[in-house]
Amino acid sequence: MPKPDESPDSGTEKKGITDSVLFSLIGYRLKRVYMQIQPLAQRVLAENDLRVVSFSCLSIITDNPGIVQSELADALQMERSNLVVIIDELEERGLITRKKIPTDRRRYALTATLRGRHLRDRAAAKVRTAEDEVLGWLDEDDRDRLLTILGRLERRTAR
Amino acid sequence: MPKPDESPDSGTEKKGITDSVLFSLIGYRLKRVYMQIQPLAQRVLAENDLRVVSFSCLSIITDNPGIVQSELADALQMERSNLVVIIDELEERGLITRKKIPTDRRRYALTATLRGRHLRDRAAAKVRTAEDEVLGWLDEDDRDRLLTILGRLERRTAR
DNA sequence: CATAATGATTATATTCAATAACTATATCTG
DNA sequence: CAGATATAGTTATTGAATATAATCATTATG
Repeated sequence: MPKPDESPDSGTEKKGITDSVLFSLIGYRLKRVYMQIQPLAQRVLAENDLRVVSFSCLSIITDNPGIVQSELADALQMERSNLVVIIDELEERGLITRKKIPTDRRRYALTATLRGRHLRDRAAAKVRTAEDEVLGWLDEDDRDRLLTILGRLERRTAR
Repeated sequence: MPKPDESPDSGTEKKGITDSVLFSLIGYRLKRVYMQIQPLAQRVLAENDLRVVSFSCLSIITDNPGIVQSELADALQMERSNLVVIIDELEERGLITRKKIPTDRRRYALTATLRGRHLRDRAAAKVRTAEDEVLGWLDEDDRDRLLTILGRLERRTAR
């Protein structure tokens, strides 16, 4: 039989640490990969004074002109209340506009400005490039498969 | 041309909200799936008064008897300082032991007790079952593929 | 031996998401 | 139509998770 030092069995390489049980749990594995990618995105977005969440907002607003805050919160699966400051800032920076809807004055129509759309496009390109640092390990097939499988998982579940 | 209401294009279904740009970013997609699975694990672990992080610790200690705290912190990619309270609690609950290493009295050898190992096994089984609520959508092939691809991504990157 | 490095700890700060309460407007129901 | 109920946005507050910095004991190094 080989020494236990050989055949790391699973992840968490380094000094022969094994975690075969954790390694078989998808949640754990997803988190690990996510935690690798997230800081990369964070870093490049910071160059444009964006955080991941504000970039996500800007991006969805860009693609959905006239969206209102609660729809946005819903799309990003976050609390309406936590959106407010983010929207405030995007508006102050002239990246989006916030207009009262005449037919329902409780709601604000959010729309990205030209500047906002351009910034979104530039930032998205940067994030894509940054992600490639990690995704570079995958061939085209694997990349597609990953996105496809994630898509299948993404469909609902108990809230 | 069809109405923009048709062809949701990508995720974030609901009311015709599109996010084609975000949708193509792996970080975003990983996070969404992770955020679906994580609460499920959290819920079942809470039944045994475990949090995700303490379960992870217990699990790795179980698989690596004698591991020391800095190695554990390294394996879980967390700060040593944040481990302390978790280890304290696991020890107080009699799930692990913490023994000074005679050859290096700065370090503690962490080992799971019998109770700890059993709890780990039961908890892991529960988490696996809980994850199946989401993974049920995948056939066996997709599941394997997902784990394989995650494995390829997991290998290092700029810290 | 003096100094630096390491492991564990403590205290502190930052960040983020969740909750509750409030205002304004809109909708529903008798 | 009046009053109750629901919705959109906001504010303030909380708690959890994570990161940072300083400290102490022990070990390694020059």
